Amino acid sequence: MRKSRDEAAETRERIIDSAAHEFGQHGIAETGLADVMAAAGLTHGGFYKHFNSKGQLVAEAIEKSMDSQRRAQGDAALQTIVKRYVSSTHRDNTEEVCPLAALGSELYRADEGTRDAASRGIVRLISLIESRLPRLSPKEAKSRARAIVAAMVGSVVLSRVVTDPKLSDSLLRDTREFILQT
Amino acid sequence: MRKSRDEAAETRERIIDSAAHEFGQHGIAETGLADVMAAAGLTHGGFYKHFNSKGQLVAEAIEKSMDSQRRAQGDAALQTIVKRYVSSTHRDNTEEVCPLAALGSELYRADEGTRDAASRGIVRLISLIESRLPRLSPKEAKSRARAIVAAMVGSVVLSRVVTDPKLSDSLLRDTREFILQT
DNA sequence: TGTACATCAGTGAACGCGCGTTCACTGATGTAC
DNA sequence: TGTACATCAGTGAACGCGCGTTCACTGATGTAC
Repeated sequence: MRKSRDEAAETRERIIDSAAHEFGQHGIAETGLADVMAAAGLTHGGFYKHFNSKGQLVAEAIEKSMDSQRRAQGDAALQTIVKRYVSSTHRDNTEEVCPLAALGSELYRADEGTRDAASRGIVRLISLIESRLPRLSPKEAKSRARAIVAAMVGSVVLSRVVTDPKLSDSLLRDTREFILQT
Repeated sequence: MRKSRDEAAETRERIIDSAAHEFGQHGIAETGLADVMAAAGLTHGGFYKHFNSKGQLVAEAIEKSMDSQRRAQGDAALQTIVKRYVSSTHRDNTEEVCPLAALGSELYRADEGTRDAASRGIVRLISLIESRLPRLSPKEAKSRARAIVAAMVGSVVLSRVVTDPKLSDSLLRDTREFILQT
């Protein structure tokens, strides 16, 4: 039954990816370790061969999915990033979710490791936006970037809560316009 | 043991208020019915004399706390509303919480009654902001109001996630400035 | 107004159930010689 | 390179525990006459 070191390392990453996906789709509290392990093609018993606790997995899943989301932006312009994030495509995407929009209110009640991981992701996201605001002074760009990230996340959260599809679309469209106003 | 009709009605409201408070502070999934009933000064067994399920209580608690929050704004100006909502005082307040900022990501996974209650609250919040933008055309005011609400909610969510207090304050300050820019 | 009975708000024990975590076990992999 | 032994990734059953929900019971309130 034992797997090679390489296989075990791959399994570990697969568990983290499955966790990021399951947490993003169903929430952290609502997702059991058995769900995560099953999504990774394993049984739940082996979980503690890779992690010390559910909390550790949560922190690593947040860290990894925020990082891969940032890398996916590549060297896109501000407009591209905003249009990609504040969009019905992102809202309806259940595959790759942004932990901030999907788990925001669960994150700030999570343990310190998880909040730290989320914090680092937020800082990097702000830096990403900041670097796309060359017309503003460094200080203004940083301030504006923080406000833009807040608006981005808030619009996706609300667009998912709202039951009226037209209002949901409007929330995204109007936020895009507000952020990208000249 | 039986209570009068008036007392029972008061008890029901007390349960809803306790629920709004407990859910806002600890999350919906993390709060048990026994916690809510204890906060209302009761034992958990009597819960189903007032509600059919936890889901029904959640919906009513969201409805009520969003409504009381809106009423608390009175006829305040936009600047007052924004400064009040996007503030460290609101962020740190554990007594009266805005369900959108406290539970956002849990709400859109909740049952239909809860999402409807949250939706109605969002619509009313947008209308409230819209009516404070008299300089814009009705259409522009509605669009701007949606973007402002998204930014308000997002900034409070992120300010709570972040572990760096200075960044947390900056997120709020910069969002206030962005919203209230002339 | 008084009386007899029905109602029902609230109590506290109990129910399944799913959760995070632990554990004995298996057998392929890694290591020492 | 071959062999003997130790390691450990993964399995599946089991553990307490807390959850939402149910239920028999109590006794004050409401109702009918």
